[in-house]
Amino acid sequence: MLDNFDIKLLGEIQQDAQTSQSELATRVNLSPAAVNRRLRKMAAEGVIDRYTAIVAPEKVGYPLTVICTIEVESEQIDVLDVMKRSFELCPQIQQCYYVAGEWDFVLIFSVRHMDEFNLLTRKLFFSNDNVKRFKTLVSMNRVKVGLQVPVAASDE
Amino acid sequence: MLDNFDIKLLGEIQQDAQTSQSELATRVNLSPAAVNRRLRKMAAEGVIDRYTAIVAPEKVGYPLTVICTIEVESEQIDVLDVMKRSFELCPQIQQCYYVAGEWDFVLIFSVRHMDEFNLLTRKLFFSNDNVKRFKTLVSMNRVKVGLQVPVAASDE
DNA sequence: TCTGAAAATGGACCTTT
DNA sequence: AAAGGTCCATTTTCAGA
Repeated sequence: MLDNFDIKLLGEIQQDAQTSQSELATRVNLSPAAVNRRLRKMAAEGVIDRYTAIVAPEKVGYPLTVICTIEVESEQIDVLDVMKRSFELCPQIQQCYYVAGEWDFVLIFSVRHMDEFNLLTRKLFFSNDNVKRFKTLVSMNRVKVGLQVPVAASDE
Repeated sequence: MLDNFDIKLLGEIQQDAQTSQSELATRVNLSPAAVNRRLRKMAAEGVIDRYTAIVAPEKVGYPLTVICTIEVESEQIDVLDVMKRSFELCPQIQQCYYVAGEWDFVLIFSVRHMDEFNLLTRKLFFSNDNVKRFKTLVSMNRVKVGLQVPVAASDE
């Protein structure tokens, strides 16, 4: 189980994964070795999924973020699995959620321009019989972006 | 400007930010010092926004991902800015996009349970006159999650 | 590109609860 | 046992020649 030390560590490394273990140690009041052990353990257990660099899309030629909602025809497991796979494999799809509500999927795309998005639309949606309808929202402003889980120490 | 070496480096560190610079060097065919310089430069320029650890929400008591779309009453700049600010400050909101299309905002929440979400809903939406309507989609499956920009070397 | 100093990581080992 | 601390070897980073 996770204690407050772990929770604090997770908070820190979600904000900045480059903080050194000795710096983390002073911040959470542990020895560097203990920090090392805890990080290592959480990584092994999958609590820490992975470490990553967040790239500014507009600085590398991908200024467009597009969000799609999709409704499917059939919710048969094997048909859905094929769809999910095709979304997973598409590098321009950053995120894919299978949801309950008015829609079945929510997708977030990172693309160079609208033409690229339209092309993907053709490949992924129009040529797929199981897509009943979809809607497109174009992001004008990425107000907040991240995957931070709001873990917080229970006391302090 | 970014050349193919930079592009490859970005690809690598988006996948695993812990890859050592010497390992990166062999992968992209550069000296470790050159890799160091390039990473440092891209971080300074903001091409690399930051380094982060991705935490598995379900392993730390945040198993619920909820997606909301919002339509506002007024799109007056100052009113919008206040809304954006309130979303930015809410730790359970991982992502917020200001969009064009049928809706004005798309929000992605990471919460402990539905009660927590309902509470936020009251605070953020019901007590805000500028929220005309909103819709909720509950994620049953986070099929793909990340913020990877699909940078790819132009040849090879 | 190479070399080397400073820093960070992570294991060994002992101590505490 | 389980977890913390100290010490030390190895690896990594990163600046200067």
